[in-house]
Amino acid sequence: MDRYNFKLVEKRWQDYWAKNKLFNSKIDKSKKKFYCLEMFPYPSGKIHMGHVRNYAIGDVLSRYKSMLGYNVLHPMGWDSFGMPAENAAKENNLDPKVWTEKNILVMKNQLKSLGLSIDWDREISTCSKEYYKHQQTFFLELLDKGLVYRKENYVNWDPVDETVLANEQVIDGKGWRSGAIVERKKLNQWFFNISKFSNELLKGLDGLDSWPNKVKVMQKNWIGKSFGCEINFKIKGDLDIKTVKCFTTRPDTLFGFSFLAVSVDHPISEFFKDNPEFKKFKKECSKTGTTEESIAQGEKIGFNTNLFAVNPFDEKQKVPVYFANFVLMDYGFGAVFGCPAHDQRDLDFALKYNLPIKTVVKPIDEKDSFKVKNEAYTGPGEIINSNFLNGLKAPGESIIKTIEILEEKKLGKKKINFRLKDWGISRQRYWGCPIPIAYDKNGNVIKIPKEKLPVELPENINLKVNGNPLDKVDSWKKITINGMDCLRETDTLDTFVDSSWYFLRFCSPKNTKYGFDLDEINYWMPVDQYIGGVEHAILHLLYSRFFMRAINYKNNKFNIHEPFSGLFTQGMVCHETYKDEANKWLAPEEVESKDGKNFYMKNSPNIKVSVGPSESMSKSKKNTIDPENIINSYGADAVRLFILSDSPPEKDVQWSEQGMVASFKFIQKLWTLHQKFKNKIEENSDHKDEEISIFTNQMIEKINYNLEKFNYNVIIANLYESYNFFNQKLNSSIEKKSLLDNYSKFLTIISPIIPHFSSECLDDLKLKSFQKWPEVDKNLIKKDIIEYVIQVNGKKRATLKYMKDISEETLINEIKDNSITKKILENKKIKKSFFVKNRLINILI
RNA sequence: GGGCGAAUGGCGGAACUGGUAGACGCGUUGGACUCAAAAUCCAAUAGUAGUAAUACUGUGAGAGUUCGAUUCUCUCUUUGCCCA
Repeated sequence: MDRYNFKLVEKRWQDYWAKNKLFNSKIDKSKKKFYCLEMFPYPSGKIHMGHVRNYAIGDVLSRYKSMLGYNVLHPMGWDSFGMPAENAAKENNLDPKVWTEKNILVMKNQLKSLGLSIDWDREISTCSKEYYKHQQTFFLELLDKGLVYRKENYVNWDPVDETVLANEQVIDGKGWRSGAIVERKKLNQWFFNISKFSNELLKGLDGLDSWPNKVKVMQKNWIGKSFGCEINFKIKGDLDIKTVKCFTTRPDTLFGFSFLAVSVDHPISEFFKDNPEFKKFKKECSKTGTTEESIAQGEKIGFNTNLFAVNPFDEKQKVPVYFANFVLMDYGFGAVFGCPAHDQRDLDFALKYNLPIKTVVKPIDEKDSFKVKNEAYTGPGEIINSNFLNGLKAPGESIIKTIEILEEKKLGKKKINFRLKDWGISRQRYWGCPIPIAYDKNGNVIKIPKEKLPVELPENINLKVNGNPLDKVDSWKKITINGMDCLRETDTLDTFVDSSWYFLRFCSPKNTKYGFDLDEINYWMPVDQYIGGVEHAILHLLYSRFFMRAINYKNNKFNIHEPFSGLFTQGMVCHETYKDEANKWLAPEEVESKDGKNFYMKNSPNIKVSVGPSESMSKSKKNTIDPENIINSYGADAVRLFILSDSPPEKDVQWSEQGMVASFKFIQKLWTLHQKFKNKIEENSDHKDEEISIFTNQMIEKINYNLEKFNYNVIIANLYESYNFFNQKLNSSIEKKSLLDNYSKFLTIISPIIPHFSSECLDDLKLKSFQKWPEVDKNLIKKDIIEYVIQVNGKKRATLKYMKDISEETLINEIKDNSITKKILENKKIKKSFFVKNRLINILI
């Protein structure tokens, strides 16, 4: 018997699918649509195991839905603008475009070798002018609608990459890519007014029932709606400042007021701009990053203005006003009132500058003499030492009451505040979408006329310059608009803009007139199932949700608000890490082990290797496995099978060579089983064996359930079970038709996971592949005989087979009668019994 | 510090709305085939006691609700992720 030759088989079917355009999709209003989308890859060079897992999950779903009769859209493209291309191009002296296109070609072939059911005719690439042309149109539309604006702003500046980073790209005060310590720098930047949609983006989360709760919580926290009030503090001092406005969520602690802190960029800083001491202080502040995290961790420093703020509840109380590094201009009004007893940050500051600490909230079970010392009390409790606020329950009642009083006295008013800041989209980089803007001699913003779009990137330019390469290309920068000499904007758009609407583009990728075709959108959108890594839980997903609303803002092009109605976040692929004696990382190929415990270097077996914990595959730790090698050695089906088999898709999976081999062997076993089936089908037998039909139908029902729940690892266990069953069953004789019937159903339900193998076997039986998903014959899975669980005092004592639907009384009599269970109830009085129909009985004696 | 989740054999992991804990795979052990090995096939595999039937213990720890808890509630421990 021949061994299964995956190389031949997989190639044959991939060619067949491509030639017959089996996965191409077009609008068919007679069918329900299903838009399945996996996050598109960055063309970094080759695919990695994370891609394999991501796309295997999506492919199983797409193939399953399509066999259920849905009109499936399953496209793929490339997130092809970004820094790696620019960096690689710099190093190797080539054009980022050349580098990117080469990578796309390689990766496309790798993806094809996985046998994915993708409509490649819809392929898009964000760095192509056919794509970014429309993005520039959107930019100008958003500008017209007032959703894009320009302002001078502090940015997180990465001194190594020489670029601006979004807050979320700053991790532990360092650039997410370069690892350099981030500085603050003031630059003119373009912004998307995402904060305008704060409330809508927050409310929209409620409707996303098929999103993981975890992601919704993260977005909710990110948007950060807080309820509080704004207060106008009267200012006393030598300078011409009457009031300072500030936002607070805890007005109820106003009697604990001990200082007022303002940002160094607050309008009152104008009075200090020539003060050398203040300049020095401001410079010191710029060393602290702009993230909330770096502010919370960093040392709190202040600069005394010699001004005083008046407590609105106690005109006699005057407290010092400080500039402080922990107050940012773009949150609230760039001013906070300090209540050291009930805010750790304020307490740190007060302790440092010897400011009074007055406790105004006590825990419920504490005495009125409760005093805060080195740790701020931020928990719930009761207001004390606060005149007319005393006794109120904090924080709920006390905050509402305080705001009422402040409003009554016209000292402040209720306010909702959001943490979400506007999205800075300017990047000082070459390899990105050019911003379709120019400036006239006076620096006025001039839009590039729509007929002049796209603004194309100049090619073959010198990238080895400091700062933004585009800024140095005079021939490109200079432009005449309506007879006026202008200079182009040389910043490019954040690549998150590219990925904020690509799912729309997939619906009509070839449309030249506009970014999308409305009919296509109305049919295909929203994405029914979006699949990708949880690392995009906030940024990409929030930006995409914003972009849908922004495009639709004011003109209501479509009725869809949310781009992704379903979201699935898959776990990472992990592998053990290895180090040699010099503590240098080793790749798995450089290491071997005979017993699975002790590891040695392959080319020098005397050197012991230390094994580290399993971590997500990364080049820096060298613990990667190259999918291409694996596909070549074991085949695409085996890889798909393994990557889905060992763990639930939402959890991390541990790469295991043994597991990979087991999956490979399983396909070989299935091939042997197939030969057995074939021979059996040739035999003439009249023996009707219902068991095989019952089993198959029960299995289909289980698999249906597990498919809907993304329990793909359990499905594979079900398939192994089926194999075991069939393998046993084939030793006895079975009637031909029933055998063929059940076996072809089995081949059909394995096809989403191992499509090449399934197609080959079906074809071998002269059957068509990708038939309809088999329906469950309910009559067959009805059980007439039930295995009843017999419990005594809550403990299982036996299982007995009896007819379905028998009564409790009958069952008890049967137990008394049965030779096995007889002794249990002999000479015993039954106190009580609990009976679960067709399942179990618990007898108390 | 706050929020959300997780903890089940040697390992990865199953277990429907509370109802037979450990499906399935890996590993291990034994056996068959073979001159031998690989491959393949068969069997066993939570722990303890026992030749065995069987009994007892057992889902991170402790309590609670219940006829019955891996599943629900509370406290704790460890751990992961996100935010600060």
